[in-house]
Amino acid sequence: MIDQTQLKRISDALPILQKSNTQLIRDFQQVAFFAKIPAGHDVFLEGDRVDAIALLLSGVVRVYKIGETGREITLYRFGNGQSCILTANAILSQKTFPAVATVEQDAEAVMIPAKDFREWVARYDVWREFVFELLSQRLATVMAIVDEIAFRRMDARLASLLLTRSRVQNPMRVTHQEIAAELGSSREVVSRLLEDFSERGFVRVGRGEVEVIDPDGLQSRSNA
Amino acid sequence: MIDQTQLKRISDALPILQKSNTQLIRDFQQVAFFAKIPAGHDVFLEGDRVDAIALLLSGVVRVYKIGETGREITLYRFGNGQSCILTANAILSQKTFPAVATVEQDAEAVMIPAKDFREWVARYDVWREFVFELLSQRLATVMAIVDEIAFRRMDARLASLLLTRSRVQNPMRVTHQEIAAELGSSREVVSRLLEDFSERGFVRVGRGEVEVIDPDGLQSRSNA
DNA sequence: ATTTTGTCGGTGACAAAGTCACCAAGTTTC
DNA sequence: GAAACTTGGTGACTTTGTCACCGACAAAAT
Repeated sequence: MIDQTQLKRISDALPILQKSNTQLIRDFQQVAFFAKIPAGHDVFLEGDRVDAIALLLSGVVRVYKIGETGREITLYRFGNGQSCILTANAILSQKTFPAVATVEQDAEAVMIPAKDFREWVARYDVWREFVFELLSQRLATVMAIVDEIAFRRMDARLASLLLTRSRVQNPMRVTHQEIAAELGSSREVVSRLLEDFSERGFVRVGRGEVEVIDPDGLQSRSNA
Repeated sequence: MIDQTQLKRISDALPILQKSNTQLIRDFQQVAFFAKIPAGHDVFLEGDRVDAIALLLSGVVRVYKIGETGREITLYRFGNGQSCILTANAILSQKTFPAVATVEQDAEAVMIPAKDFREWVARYDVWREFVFELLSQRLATVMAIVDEIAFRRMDARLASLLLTRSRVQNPMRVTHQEIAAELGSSREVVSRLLEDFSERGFVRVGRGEVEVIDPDGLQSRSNA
């Protein structure tokens, strides 16, 4: 149950509600509920049965696969106003959740029970569009990942990752282990590649920190 | 344009039409058209703009990615009554086709122009369900592939593949190259693994042919 | 301030997988 | 029957993942 003051805040974060008609908004207020999830908390584990879908108001969730050896690979992240479409998928096809989702940055979310979610998909155009859009985006990103891991070399992928991250935060705070989990590789491999990049003067590395100092060098690696 | 005799045949192959109301069927007859596509023909290439979606009546289409070195990996196949959801995805999100689709066995298909397809998704529940279902299935299979290539070893994956295929056709007609394209590996690797399997008495290999003779042996490999 | 504990990263040896170059044996075509 | 193509075998090498182990640094406890 969502009251009017909450609704205001939620509306600001969820563009989809602004496009909704009054009927959907009323339904929303009735069944949705508010939740805070602290960083480090797992939202779903592989094989979980899903009974509600979360729309994120703030924070970031990482969705990843984990192998038997403990190696991880990130499938995608979602944040503001987005939702974990895998949840939706699991709900609609009555399957269990096929990956792990963890909160990276403290998240606030609106939860909608599976049953209502399913009804809304049938009843409201806006809602259906929203789900479609997400499903479609995720299929695209996951296919892109298949392409990456099947065909691109690790040094190229690492170079790409460093370039992308460096545009957000340059001496970036990240451990080798975290990078490995991002790429589906192992810490040792990432360490060796970073050492190589460092010797070539592409980056400067410190404990829990990487700084890109030659973007062009990395760029040419990422194209190789 | 589809006439009544054709419609009969098409209905038999497409369960979705049997569930459709008369309005959708009328629309279908108006805009759909019939096509035969011979084996070996590429339906879409990576980057193609999509202007129609195909529903398969017969035959099999393989959808795969191809890397710079020419290595391939199969994403999925579809046959009778199914459709290439990537096409749908490309249509709905106005993107280009992100892979290659080739006809493996002579195919007959009903084509529906992109414009009409998009309208139907909005207008007809059955149609939307159909598309949703496919999108959802594909996302699941592609995620399973990420898991495979990121974490499972090649010998285990090859063993699984051989087991699955052998249930359909036992001395199976397939070249090492084709197996490699299935798994996203290279011919040499597949050849070496098959040689190893052969020495252990799991399979018997001949030119363009593989016969599984110890399913249990392969099974234990596939679990490793 | 020193010890303890845990995190982070470096190293060498090895195994698995992909690449390259080249060759040999079958098969098809002319 | 020769030529061209397809299929697969081989060795050398590179890249990537795994394992075991160690040292450096940082935060917490004493």
